[in-house]
Amino acid sequence: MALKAYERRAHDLRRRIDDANYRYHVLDDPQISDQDYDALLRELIDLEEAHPDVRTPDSPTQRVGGTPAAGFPPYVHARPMLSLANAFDEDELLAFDARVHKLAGIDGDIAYTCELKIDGLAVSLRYDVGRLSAGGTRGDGSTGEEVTANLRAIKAIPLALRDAEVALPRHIDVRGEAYMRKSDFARLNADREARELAPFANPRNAAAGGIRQLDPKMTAERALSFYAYAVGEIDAPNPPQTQSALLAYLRALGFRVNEHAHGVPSIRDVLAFAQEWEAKRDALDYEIDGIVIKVDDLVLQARLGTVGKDPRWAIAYKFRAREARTKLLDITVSVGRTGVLNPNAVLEPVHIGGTTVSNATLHNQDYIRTNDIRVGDVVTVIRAGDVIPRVVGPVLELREGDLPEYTLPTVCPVCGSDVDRPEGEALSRCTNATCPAQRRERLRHFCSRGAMDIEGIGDQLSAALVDTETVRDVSDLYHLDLEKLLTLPRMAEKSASNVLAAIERSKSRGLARLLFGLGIRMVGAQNAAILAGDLGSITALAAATEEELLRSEGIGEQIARSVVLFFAQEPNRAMIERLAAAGVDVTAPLRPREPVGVLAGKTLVLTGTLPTLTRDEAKDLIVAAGGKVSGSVSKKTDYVVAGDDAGSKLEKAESLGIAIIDEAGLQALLTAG
DNA sequence: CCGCCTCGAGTTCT
DNA sequence: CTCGAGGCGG
Repeated sequence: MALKAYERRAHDLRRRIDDANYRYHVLDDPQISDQDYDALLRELIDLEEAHPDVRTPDSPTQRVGGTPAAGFPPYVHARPMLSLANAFDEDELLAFDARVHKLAGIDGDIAYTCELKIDGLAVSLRYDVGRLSAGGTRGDGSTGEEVTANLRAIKAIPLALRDAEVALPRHIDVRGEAYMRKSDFARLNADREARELAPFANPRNAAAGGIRQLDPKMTAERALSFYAYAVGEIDAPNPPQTQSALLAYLRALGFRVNEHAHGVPSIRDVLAFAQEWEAKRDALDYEIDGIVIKVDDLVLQARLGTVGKDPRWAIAYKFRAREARTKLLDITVSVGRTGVLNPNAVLEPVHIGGTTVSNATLHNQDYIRTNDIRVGDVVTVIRAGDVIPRVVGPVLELREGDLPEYTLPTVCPVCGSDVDRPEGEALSRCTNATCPAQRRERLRHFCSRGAMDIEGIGDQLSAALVDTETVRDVSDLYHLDLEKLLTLPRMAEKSASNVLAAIERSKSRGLARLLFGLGIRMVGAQNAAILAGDLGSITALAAATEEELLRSEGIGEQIARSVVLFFAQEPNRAMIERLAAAGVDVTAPLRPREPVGVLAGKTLVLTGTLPTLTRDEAKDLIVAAGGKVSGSVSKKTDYVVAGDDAGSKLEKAESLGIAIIDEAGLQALLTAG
C-alpha cells in the first residue's frame, strides 16, 4: 500500500530531527543550524496537527507531550539498582582489588573499567522492542518513582533505539545518570535570580528537582543531560560480555556514554586514573565526586555477587574532602541547654562539594585562639569524611590590616548574667539557670526523641512556650490545654490537639527517659538508665545521698554530686512533685544485678545505617536481650553491627580483629538463645 | 598517677 | 562524628 505524500514527509522529518538530536545531544557534533532544526520541528508539528493519524508515540514532537502527573507512581526495578561501597584512599582501592582476587581465586592482574562518577540522579530506562516505554528514579534501589514523561523531555535520552550497528534488544533496562551541565546550571540560576527565585545550591539538586517536576515542560526547560553506564534486565541476541563492550553497545544503541570511561589492565592503572581525574575534575563541564571502578568481565561480576546492596565487583573512589575559602562575616554566640556558650561562624555562603555552607561551629575560645580565627578573615572551610563543615583557619596572606583577636563575651549574650569558665576547662557557661536560652533548650531536650519523645514540640514551639511564659519548667507541659496553646503563633486546633495527645503519650516513658530529659549535668542517656534501674523511682533518687549513688556502676563523685545538687534545689523538687501529680510515670523496673538474656555481658557497637531497623530499634532489641550498646569500639567490644555507609568504627573494628556482623547477623544472635 | 574506656554534649543541611 | 572530661583499673 502506497504511503500518502504527507506520510512520507512526516516520516522523513522525524528521521532528520532524530538524527539532528542525536548529533547535537549525543555526539556533540551538530550538522545543521538551530534555525534549520526549529524549521523542521515546526513543519512536523504543523503536519501532525493537520493529520493526527501520522503522529507516533516516539515522534520528537511528543517529548513534552505527556500530561502532568499528580505525584509519581512507584517504579519497580526488574533488577535492583545497586549502591556502591566507597573507597577514600589508595589503600582502600588496593584492599578492594585484593578482595576481588581472593574471592575470584585469581593470581594475575584483573582488568577493570574506570568511569567518572557524575554527580546527578541515577535513573533507569525501559525499552521494549526498541522503544522507550517507561523510566524511573533509583529510589531505594528496588523501587523508585515513575517519571517517564519527564525523562522523555531529556533530549539526550533516545525515545527509540538505533539499530544501525547492533541488533535491537527485545527488551533492555538502561541505567545512567541524569545530570545538569555546570554551564546550564549557571544559566538556570542566573535566570532564576532575575526572576527573584531562590537559586539552586548545585547542579545535582537542580537536576533532581527537574526530574521530579510535575510538568514535563519544566523538565525540558532545565536542559538536563544523560550518560548511560549500565544495564539491568536485558533480553538481546549476543549481549556484551564485558563492561567496556557494554559501554560500546550502549553507544551503538544511541546513548551518550561518557567519553572518559576507560578500560585498564590492572589496579595500578586505576590509581593513575583516579589521580588524574581528581586533579582535572574542575575542568569538566559537569560535577564529578569520584570515579567508579568495575570488574570488566561480566561473568566474573556475576560470580562475585553482592553483599547487601553493594556489589563486590565495583567500588566508588571518592575524592578527598573539598575545601573552600570564604569570608568570616561574624561570630555569633548561642547558649546551650547546659548554659555553654557556643561560638558560631557566620560565613559568606560558600559551595563545598554538594552543599552551601553558611554556618559552622567554632567550638570554644581555645579553638578560636589556637587557630587564630578573627572576624573579617578569609578562612578555609573543609568538609571531611563526615558531612559537618569545619573552619580550619585563616588564609593569613589575605588578612587585611589589624583584625582584633576574638574573645568570648564575659556576660551571657541572651540574659546578661555572668559567664563562668572554671580553671582548666574548655567551656564557658552562663551562670543563670533561668536564662531564657537555657530554658528553651532544656524544654527542647526534654521533648526530644531520646528523652520524652513529644512529637510536635521542636525548637520553634519550645521557644514560643518559654518566651510566652506558658511553660516555665517542663512540668507545665502537663498542665497545658487547648485554650493556652491556641494563643501561640502558628497554632490551630489540629496541631494543638496533636501536641496535647503527644504530651499525654509521653507520660508513660518511664524514669530512665524522664531522668535523661531533665538534663541533669553529667547524666546522659546511659547514666540515666543506670540510676533509674538501680533506684527504681524518682523519690528514691531525690532522697539518695552521694554515697548511695556511688554504688552504681560508672557513677563517681562528680556525677553523684551533680545529681544530689539537682535534687537539693527547691524549684526542682517542686517540679518533680508536679510531674508525678500530673500522672507522669516516675518509676522504673529495678535492674537485675546480673543481666539475663542471650546477649548478657556482651558489648555491641552500632555503625552505619541498617537496612530495616533504626538505630534506636536495634539498641532496644540488644538491651532487651541483656546486651550493652556502646558508642565506641575498643578491645572490650564483642560485636560491631555494621550497616550501609559504616564509618571509622568499622575500620577500627577490623584493625582490632573484632567480629563484624550485619543486621541479619544480629537477628541471628538474638534468636540463637 | 597514668592511660584506657566510656559517656555527654553539640554539630550542618536537606 | 568528634572533642572533652569523668570513672576506674593497673
